[in-house]
Amino acid sequence: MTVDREQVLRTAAALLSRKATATMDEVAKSAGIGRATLHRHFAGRDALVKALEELGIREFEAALDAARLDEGPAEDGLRRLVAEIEPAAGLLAFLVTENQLFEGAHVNEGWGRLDARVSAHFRRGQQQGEFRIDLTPAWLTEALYGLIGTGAWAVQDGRVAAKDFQYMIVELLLGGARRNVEQ
Amino acid sequence: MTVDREQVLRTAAALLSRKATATMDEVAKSAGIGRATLHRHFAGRDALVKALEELGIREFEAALDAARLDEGPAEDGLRRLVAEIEPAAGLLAFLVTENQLFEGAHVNEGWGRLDARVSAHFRRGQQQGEFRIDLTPAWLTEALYGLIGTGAWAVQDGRVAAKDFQYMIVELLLGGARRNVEQ
DNA sequence: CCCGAATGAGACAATCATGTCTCGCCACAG
DNA sequence: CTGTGGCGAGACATGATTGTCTCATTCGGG
Repeated sequence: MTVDREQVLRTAAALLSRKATATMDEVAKSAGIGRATLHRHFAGRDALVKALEELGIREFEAALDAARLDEGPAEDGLRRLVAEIEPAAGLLAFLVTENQLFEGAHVNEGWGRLDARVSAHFRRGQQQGEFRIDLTPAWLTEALYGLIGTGAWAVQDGRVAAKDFQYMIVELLLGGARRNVEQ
Repeated sequence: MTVDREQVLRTAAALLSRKATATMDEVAKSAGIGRATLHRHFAGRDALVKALEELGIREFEAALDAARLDEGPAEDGLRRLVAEIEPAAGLLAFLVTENQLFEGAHVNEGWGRLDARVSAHFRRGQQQGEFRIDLTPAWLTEALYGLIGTGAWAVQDGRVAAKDFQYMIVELLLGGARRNVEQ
C-alpha cells in the first residue's frame, strides 16, 4: 500500500523529461497515485524537482564509481561511463534543461563534484596522449552531457534505436564523423 | 515609436533560452516594452513561441543557403554551416528543448525540411568517403543540433569562450576527442 | 478479527499568469 | 498647430495550478 518513493521519482522523471511543464496532477496520475499522496511525499513542485535533482546526482555518481575511470585507458573508461549512465540518461536530460536549478542562490554542489570528476578524466586522457589537447576538458564535459541528452531524446522519439545509444554517443565523442583513411 | 517586431523576437529568444518559463511580463520588460504592447503584436504566449519557431526556421534555412553545402568537400560545408548558424544558436537551443512544439497535432513542416537538408549533407559526405558510415545521418543531424545547443549554453554561462564556439563544435563533431597519431 | 496507518477522491481558498480593457501620453504627419 | 495612431501603465476578470484540508476506504500487521 505504501508508495514506492523511488518508483514515483522515476515515473516523474520519465514524464517530465518529455513534458517539462507537466502538472503535479499529471505527475501523480502517471505514477498511478493521487495528487494528495504526491504532496504527502514531496511538499511541492520545487521539492519534487529537488528530489529529482538529487536522484540524478546520485545515479550519475554511482555511474562514475561503477565505471572505474582511473583504470586502464581513458577511452575505455569513457565507454564504461556511458554504458553505466544510459539508464539515467532521460533523467539527466531533464535536469540539464531545467535551468531553474542553476539560477537560484545556491546551486547543488553535487554538479560541481560531477563536473570535476568528468573533467579530470578528460584531462588525464589528454596528459596520457589519448585525447586531443585543443579541446578543453570543460568543453568535452559539456559535450558529453549534451550528447547524452540528445541521445536520450532521439531514442525516446524513435529517431535512433535504443540499442545504438551507447555506440552512437561514444563513437561520435571519441572519433567524430570524419573517416580516417588508415582505419 | 513603432515597436521593432524582429528586435522583440530576438530579445525574447535570448531571455527564453535562459529561462524557458519566463512570464509574458518578463518578456515584455526585457524587450523594454509594455505587456499590452507585447500582446498587440503577439496574440498570446503560444503565438509568441510560434513566431519564435518560424524565426528560428527562417534563420536556419538562411544559414543552410549561405553555407552552400553542395559546394566542395562536405567537411568544409559543415564548417560554413556552423559559422552561419552561430548567431541563431541561442534561439535554436530554446526551440529544440521547447518540446511543446513537437507534441501538438501538426508539427511545423519546416523542421522536416531542415532535417532533410542536413541529413542529406551527411549522407553525401558518407557517399564521398569523407564521413564514417557507421554513424547514421539521422544521428549526426541530431548530434549537430545537440552540440549547437550545448555550445550556446556553455558560452552563455561562460564555461566556453565565445570565440571558440565554432571551433569546439566543428572539431568535436568532425574529429572527436581521440588523438590521431598521424596528426 | 480488529485497528491503525496510508491512500484516493474531492472540496476549498489562494496564488499566479493570462487576456482584455481603458486611459493618458507622446511622437509624428499633415 | 492639431489630430491621430501607437504606446505604457494599470485595472479587471478569468482560468489554471497549487497547497491544504477532510473523509471514506483499503490494506496489512498484530
